[in-house]
Amino acid sequence: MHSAGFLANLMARKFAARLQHEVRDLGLAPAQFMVLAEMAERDGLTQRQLVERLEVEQATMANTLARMERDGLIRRAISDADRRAKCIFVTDKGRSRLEIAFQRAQKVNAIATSDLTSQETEMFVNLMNKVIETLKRH
Amino acid sequence: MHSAGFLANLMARKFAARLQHEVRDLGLAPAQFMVLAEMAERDGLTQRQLVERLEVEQATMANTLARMERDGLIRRAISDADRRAKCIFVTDKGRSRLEIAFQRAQKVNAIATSDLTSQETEMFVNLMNKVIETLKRH
DNA sequence: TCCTTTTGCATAGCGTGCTATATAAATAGA
DNA sequence: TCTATTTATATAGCACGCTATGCAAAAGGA
Repeated sequence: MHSAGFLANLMARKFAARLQHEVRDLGLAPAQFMVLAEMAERDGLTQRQLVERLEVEQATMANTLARMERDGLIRRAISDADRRAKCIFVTDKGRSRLEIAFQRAQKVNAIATSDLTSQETEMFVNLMNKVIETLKRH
Repeated sequence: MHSAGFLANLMARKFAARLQHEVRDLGLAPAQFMVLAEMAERDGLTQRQLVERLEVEQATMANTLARMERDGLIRRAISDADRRAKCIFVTDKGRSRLEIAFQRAQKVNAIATSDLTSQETEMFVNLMNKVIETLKRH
């Protein structure tokens, strides 16, 4: 059968495909949704802070934010405290998409684990966290 | 905390990063390794067969194979039975890389699950398979 | 103060994934 | 047989992940 690494890759693609299908009509791509969702908790973060929270490389985030700004989902303003840094703000358009997208993302997660018991789902999340931590350390 | 979908994505990236780090000196990218590993079991498959076995879209496979041919890892020959189809063969260069890469990939999987008991690892794989199947059905 | 290092972001270049579309060969149906 | 459909591959165009690099601002040290 397939290795854990193969399955991890396939599963992530299936999750992404499903999420993309759900938020497609909102004009949102998966990574864009993640950024919006993160900023729902706290607006005005810098790119650096988003990089730390979403655990992607700085260049990846810069490109994603550039696409989001192009699409009018966010705006960027040079920080008063540090003229290198840019604070990211969700636009009204971004906010209007976010709430619907958030519900649909929850639906995707619910669907994905719908054949698991609640104990299995908890175990599933715990095991993924454990594997992620282990891979980070090596 | 993070959702299952977020964790699935992060975990897959950590697996890929680790694999890439391991096979980098062999001039192999992760997807290229997957193709070689599949053909280790059976050489001369068509692109279509590889698409089914590795569960990626046809266009994705076509591009990956084009890069592998460019890098001299495989060669493609028009099938005798069907002049539309192209049979894929591993070159000597590809085969020489494969064996080492295979061991290193096993190492990555071993590292990733090194903080799990054997029961947990089995559970982990089973849960991923279950979630994948569920997502495929919806 | 001046110089070095660090930090925040942008850009270039690439691999891998996707959808949509094109093209040619094989197959099926009339 | 002749046409219509299906099948195998290729290509265009995009999102998103990465590494490597460059640049400007901030911070630190002499």
